[in-house]
Amino acid sequence: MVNKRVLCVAEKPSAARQLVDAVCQGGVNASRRRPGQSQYNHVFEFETSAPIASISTSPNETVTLVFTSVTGHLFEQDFEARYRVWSSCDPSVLLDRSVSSIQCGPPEEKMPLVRTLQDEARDCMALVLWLDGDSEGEKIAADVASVVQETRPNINVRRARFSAITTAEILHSLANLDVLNQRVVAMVAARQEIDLRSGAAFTRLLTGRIQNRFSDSRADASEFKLVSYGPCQFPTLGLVVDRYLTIRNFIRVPFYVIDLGLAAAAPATGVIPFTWDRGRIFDQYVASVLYEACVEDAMAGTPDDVPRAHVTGVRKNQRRRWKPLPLATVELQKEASRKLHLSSHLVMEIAEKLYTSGFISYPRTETDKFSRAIDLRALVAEQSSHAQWGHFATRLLANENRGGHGPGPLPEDYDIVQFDWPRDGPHDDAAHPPIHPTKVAQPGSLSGNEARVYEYVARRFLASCSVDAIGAETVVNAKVGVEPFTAKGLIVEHRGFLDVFHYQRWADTEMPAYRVGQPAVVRSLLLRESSTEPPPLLSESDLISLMDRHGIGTDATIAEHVKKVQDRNYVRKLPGATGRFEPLPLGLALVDGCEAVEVHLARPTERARQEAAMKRIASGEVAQSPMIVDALGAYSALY
DNA sequence: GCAAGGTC
Repeated sequence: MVNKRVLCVAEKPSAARQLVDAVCQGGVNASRRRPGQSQYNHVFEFETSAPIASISTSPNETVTLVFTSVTGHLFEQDFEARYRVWSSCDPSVLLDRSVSSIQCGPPEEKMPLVRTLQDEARDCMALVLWLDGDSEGEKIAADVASVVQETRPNINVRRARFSAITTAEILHSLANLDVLNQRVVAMVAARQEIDLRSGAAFTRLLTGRIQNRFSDSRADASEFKLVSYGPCQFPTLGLVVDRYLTIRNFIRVPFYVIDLGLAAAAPATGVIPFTWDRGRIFDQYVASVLYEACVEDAMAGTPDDVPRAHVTGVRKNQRRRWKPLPLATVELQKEASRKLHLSSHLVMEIAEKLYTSGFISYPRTETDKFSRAIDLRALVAEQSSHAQWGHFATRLLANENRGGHGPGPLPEDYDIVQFDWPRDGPHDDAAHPPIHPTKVAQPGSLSGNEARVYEYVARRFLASCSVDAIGAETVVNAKVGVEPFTAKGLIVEHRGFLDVFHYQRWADTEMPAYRVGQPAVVRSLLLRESSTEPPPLLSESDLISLMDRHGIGTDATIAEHVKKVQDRNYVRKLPGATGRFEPLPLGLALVDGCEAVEVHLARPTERARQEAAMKRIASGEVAQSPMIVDALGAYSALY
């Protein structure tokens, strides 16, 4: 008797491989592998006797699993042919569902995948959809199902749900197969349609208007400039403009502070700067009265005309500098910009290349905690032969931290480089581990920015597997008359992760041994006028943080939006290491123009508002069709 | 020539 065959489809080739590794006895190498119609998506076949919900009918029944994958979305949507030509209609027609229709199906380049799915489904009695656990994955799953059902209308279609690709989790998932969540599918379809219709309508409108406006001076067709609207582009532009306007409209307010310099206690020499506990005083008169009292008090009762302050407190605190969290995509983008001065778009290109050549794990992940199932020591051991940080990795493996978390006394051996399980961050996308090195790259095997990004990933990983840095802070309080001042010093006692993670500095600031009750000689006492300062223009890492916070784009797309607003000449990155973003005249005009007519499309909160409306489809509060009509109606009103 | 979302 021939085994039942079950077609299993993952979102990407790497996921298919991992899934096979988890379920197939003997791992992926024990499976039968053959090429598919598309060059990247192989087919893996193997037998299993694991129970499969609604498929295996007797205990220990052997079933053949046929695993393959797609590459992200299988379908794309576009307007029916007659509306694809820009001059074919007034763009507002694109917002009207009753006039223009949208087609959804596989684009030409996905046809090999479609053929593989249909070929493989021919002798399978069931289809199990192993796509990622997010809403986009649900939509891709539905599209895969529809392709397979075209040739196999009666095939048993099931959805696998899993929170990590481990053997236990995947076996559990096989035994508890679910069905597709059509509401989530409908939500994603709605997002796609609303984004396409609004994007196309407003892009055609804006491009046409602005072209006309400048047609006399820019007759040359090569001068063609696309002026696009997108529900992520505009809020991204809005963030840059917001900060620019905050700076432009900033009103500086003068304030006053008293700076105190005390002679260091013997045997140390020099002057120690103290800051005034009152902070800023905005009233000049009050500040000068306080200052004069201070000067008078400093001189009061001094036998030798030397001004003095009194040390009122000396206390020591333990300070801890936490080791970095495991690395997720958005954090990699921010760090690459801050520490390596690479744009987020470039770092994603590089990370993708490092991933496909096997040096690092999958680079698009939200997860910042390691599963307890992963063998971190093996990954550390892989780095131990590295010429630069191999020694650190070796020492990590030789010792292990036992306690030493939280406040309180440190264990005796804390000073030793030692392995310590990484901290758990708050995010988990249930599909991918944090970004980590998978294979050691000796110096010379990678070059330029690839080498720099790899080095960051490797050092960050080793840092996350070592211990926090510990410092001893000394806080000295002093009074001149009744006015309190404070100075702080710090000695780094245990460098911990800092030894391998040289992107972060924690420097000593010496503090001489003052004693309570002791007078100290005042070397300087000055009333200084200063003023409040506007914040700086946004850096790329600031912009990414804000986009992340406002839900503009995803970890996989944030970098593209940042690039797009530059490519469109809406904003530019100023030269310099921090590369701050400044709106260009076109970008400023777009935002000003929108706001002037009460169109809020460039507000940073707009994307989150739109997505919240779409989520009502997934939760069942509204049906898809009225929601889309509603959203498009709102766009039509703005149009 | 338009969007954003996947991924190679």
